[in-house]
Amino acid sequence: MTQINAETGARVRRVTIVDVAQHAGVSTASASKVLRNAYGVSEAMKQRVQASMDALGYRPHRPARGMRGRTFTLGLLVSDIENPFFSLIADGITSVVRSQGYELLISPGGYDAGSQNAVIDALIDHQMDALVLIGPVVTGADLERIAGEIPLVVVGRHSRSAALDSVSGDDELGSALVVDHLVALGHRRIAFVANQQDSLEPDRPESVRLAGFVEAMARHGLAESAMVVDSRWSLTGGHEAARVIAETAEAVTAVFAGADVTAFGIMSELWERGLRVPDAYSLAGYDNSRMTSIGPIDLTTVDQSGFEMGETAGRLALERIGGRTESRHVLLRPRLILRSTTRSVAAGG
Amino acid sequence: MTQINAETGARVRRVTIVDVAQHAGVSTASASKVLRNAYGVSEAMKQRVQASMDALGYRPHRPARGMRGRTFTLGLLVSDIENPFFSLIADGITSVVRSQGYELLISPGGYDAGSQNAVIDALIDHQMDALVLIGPVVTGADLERIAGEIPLVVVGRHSRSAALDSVSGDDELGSALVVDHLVALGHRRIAFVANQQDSLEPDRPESVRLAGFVEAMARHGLAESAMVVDSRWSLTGGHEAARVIAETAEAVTAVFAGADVTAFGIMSELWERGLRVPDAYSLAGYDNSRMTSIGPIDLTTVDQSGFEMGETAGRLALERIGGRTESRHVLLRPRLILRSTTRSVAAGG
DNA sequence: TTGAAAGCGCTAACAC
DNA sequence: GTGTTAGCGCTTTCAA
Repeated sequence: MTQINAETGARVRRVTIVDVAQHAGVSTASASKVLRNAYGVSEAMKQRVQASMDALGYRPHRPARGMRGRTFTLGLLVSDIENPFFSLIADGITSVVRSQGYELLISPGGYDAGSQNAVIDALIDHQMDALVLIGPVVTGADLERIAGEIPLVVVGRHSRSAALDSVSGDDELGSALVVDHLVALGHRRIAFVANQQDSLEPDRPESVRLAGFVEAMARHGLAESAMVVDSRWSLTGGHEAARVIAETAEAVTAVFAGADVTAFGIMSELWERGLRVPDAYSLAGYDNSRMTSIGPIDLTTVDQSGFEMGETAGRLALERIGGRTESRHVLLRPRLILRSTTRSVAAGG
Repeated sequence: MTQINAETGARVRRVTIVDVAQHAGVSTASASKVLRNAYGVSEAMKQRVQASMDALGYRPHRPARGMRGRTFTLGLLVSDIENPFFSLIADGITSVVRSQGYELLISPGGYDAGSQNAVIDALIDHQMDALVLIGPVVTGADLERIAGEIPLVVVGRHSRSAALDSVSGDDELGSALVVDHLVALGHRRIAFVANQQDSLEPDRPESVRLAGFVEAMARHGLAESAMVVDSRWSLTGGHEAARVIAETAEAVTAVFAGADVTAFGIMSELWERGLRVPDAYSLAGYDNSRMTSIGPIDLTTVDQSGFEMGETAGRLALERIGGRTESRHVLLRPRLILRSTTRSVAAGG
């Protein structure tokens, strides 16, 4: 693509490192060393080259850098860019890597393993220096393969792989916080809305939250009155779950939705039936996404501190790029956010 | 970065076009022609090379392609990845460009011109084949400069520049749809929540929606009873606007929030004051974002068909890459979505 | 400490 | 129709 200047009709040629070197009267090798802050350049040389770079408005060409060294770019896989939680993570990553000259490029990979794998490959083909994957649905074997090709940090999977790093919330604890809260309010018959998966990777948050729910209920001696509704963590999944729950013979008094978006679907379905939360039953979500706090919603939920997760993921990625090969697996502590959708069973919900 | 295979300890070397050529027993030039689907290759050659590519699992190295030709990658600037409207646009773009072998990389540029310009430069440095900018806040002069460096499509600014393409909703019409609807319901004193900007670029949707509101009110002979509240299009901006409106001597009966997120903030502020929509006043948003449809919200709003905008933007970008130099400026028709937050003034809201 | 030169993976002239 | 080769902008040995 040779771009033409709209006004003058002249071609706009990029300023290259050769231009900088000529302007400064040094070799390109020296200019490169200054650019990379490499070892073995005199202070005087550094000053001169830096001055030329500024004067010419030099900006290194990333693909060219990537052909030999680094692109100074991290790739981020998300399923869908509209998830506010992902946005927090992205901001967290950016906040720690930007100061090191790194930037972040994001690619939406959809919700199935096939398309996610394709997008991951594309990110690798772009010569990213490292990859951060948020809640990937690909298999553990896929992750191992990817980690063999590029430094890899996975967010939201409770991995124990030796080949990659992971950072996630303690979803088991998160579920326990919700159950403990509901039980303290007097609830006994509690439903959990599970996210049905095609491939059941045990380290996915869906699996861990479900396990945490089951275990917490058992701990309270409530294994018998625990109900698991298989659905999807989506708006429509929430609607469906609410319909299933409505048809249950023994009515539950509280529902733990597993994810905020599912809770929104449930609220919406109840609303259409003329029912209200927490009058119909108490309701809790998971994620503390932005809309949970607005008045008409005001949903009890679990906060995962996405920004901090992002910071951690960014730091881990930089360490990997820097040469670390032993794996790190970080678990962050979730917090229960109490709002008005959960209340004492005595109050009738 | 030389990656080490975790299991074997062997280096994983990429399959290059040289490997493909050797495997197929042809020159790299021929392999390249097959890859690019270029003119002047026999069917037999094509078959052989393609077979070798499949056999070796060849994936072209994008930076290397970009050094001579195209990277087959589009860059997308968004302010923040969590806006569901942006997600729709991204999906629309992807749907039209993927079939041409293109993919999309997204970068969040924040809300001020400085950081957006920096991110745009970074995207250019990555040798993207074209750029799509969603609602950029940079100046018109900046856009001209960028268009001189790379094929450019701007979404959401009513540009008339000869150097770039644009696609946006007809925001003037959108505002008119809302005002007509409210007036038909009997409302006279109507407030518009404006998004205060640092730099007042007249082609920004904020400006056009405001102008559309003012004009539509005048058309109905209601210039005197139109109220404009200066705030921000954000959750907190909505809260502030609601407080300002509450303190107004002559009470309005309807509020047009300018953006859904602002309407959410208003609903939330009212909720905290024990007031409900549309009892306090009728309320309309703009964007038809996902949460508008859920029961407890059910907000009257304006749909901008983001997916179609994305498709259009993708098509325009591909045409630019293909060589078109005359500019195209596309305006899409918005639709009013009637829900329960607006009702007849006679009904008391 | 500095510079010359090779080469990363690919494309595009140009020759055959 | 096919192959040879120079070169994109940068980094990295290796000499000087």
